[in-house]
Amino acid sequence: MFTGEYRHTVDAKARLAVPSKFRAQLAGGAFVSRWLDLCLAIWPRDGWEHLAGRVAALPTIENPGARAFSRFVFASAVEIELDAQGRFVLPAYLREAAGLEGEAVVVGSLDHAEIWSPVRWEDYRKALEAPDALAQHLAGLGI
Amino acid sequence: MFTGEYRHTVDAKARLAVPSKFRAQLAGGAFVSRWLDLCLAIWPRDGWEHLAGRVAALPTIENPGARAFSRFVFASAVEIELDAQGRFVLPAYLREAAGLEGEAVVVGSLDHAEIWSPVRWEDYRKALEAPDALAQHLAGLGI
DNA sequence: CACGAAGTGGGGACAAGTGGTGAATCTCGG
DNA sequence: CCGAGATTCACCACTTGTCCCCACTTCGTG
Repeated sequence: MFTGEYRHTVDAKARLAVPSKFRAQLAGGAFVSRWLDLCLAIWPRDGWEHLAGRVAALPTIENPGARAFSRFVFASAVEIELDAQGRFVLPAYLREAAGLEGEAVVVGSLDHAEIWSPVRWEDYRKALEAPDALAQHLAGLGI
Repeated sequence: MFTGEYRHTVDAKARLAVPSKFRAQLAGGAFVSRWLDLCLAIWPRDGWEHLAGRVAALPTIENPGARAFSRFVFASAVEIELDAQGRFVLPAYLREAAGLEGEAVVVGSLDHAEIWSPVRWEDYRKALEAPDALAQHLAGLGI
């Protein structure tokens, strides 16, 4: 399970350290892709394959939205390998997609981790803290 | 069952002592996350897994609100381990989220415990003590 | 009054995170 | 086809923060 929030640096070589608490779960191979709301996602191998299966089942021929989502995720994805210090290299186009520069926030989200630019994460979080925003999101979710 | 109200210090190393009456219930592992109304929640393992299961079932890809709630919960959550003195470390982002500094109020809330900043707890309590506030909240709950 | 438990404070060992250097590989020009 | 440059990768070194343990004070209890 991926949980928690970590602030790490993206160094001059575009390397990003994976939080140590996530490393064991990514030992069997990991994938990084663009993800919803202008962030990046890190998937362990099994979670990635599960996602791929779900997307494969979409009606990509009939449905433009399904086609777009499939391209959005898979055209950007890379398999990553961690170095001895637990870091990996972020390709330039992924850095650009997420607006990463100098620093990044890595957050857990149950079955995957996400990489956010600090300012975007801050904005997203603040929007949630508006008094009723969360309650409104909850309405109808059955929680 | 978690009940009672306790006032503990958050020391210079950001450690907070769990009230001794709660420790037995958290012995099998515990999780802390942000929670509604700008406080933090402490969950025993089974309660946390129940919550996580319900959130995991949400349609996070299709529904932005579900995504937001999932991030709200999981991005903030940490599994904690108590030291020999019954304390755990509060990550900086959780302290900030709940406005904790120096002191904290730990209150029981049936299936979980909550951590409040003293001033926020005081305000919240006072608001409830206003003559009709509680009655209004109760209306429609079927109690 | 004595004892024990709960809460608080501090110090030392270790790992996580970060920056940097050197070797290997690839690319491009001669 | 060969060599020089650039780029990438693997390894090494340092700093900082975290974890674990020990000691003290206070409060409740026998």
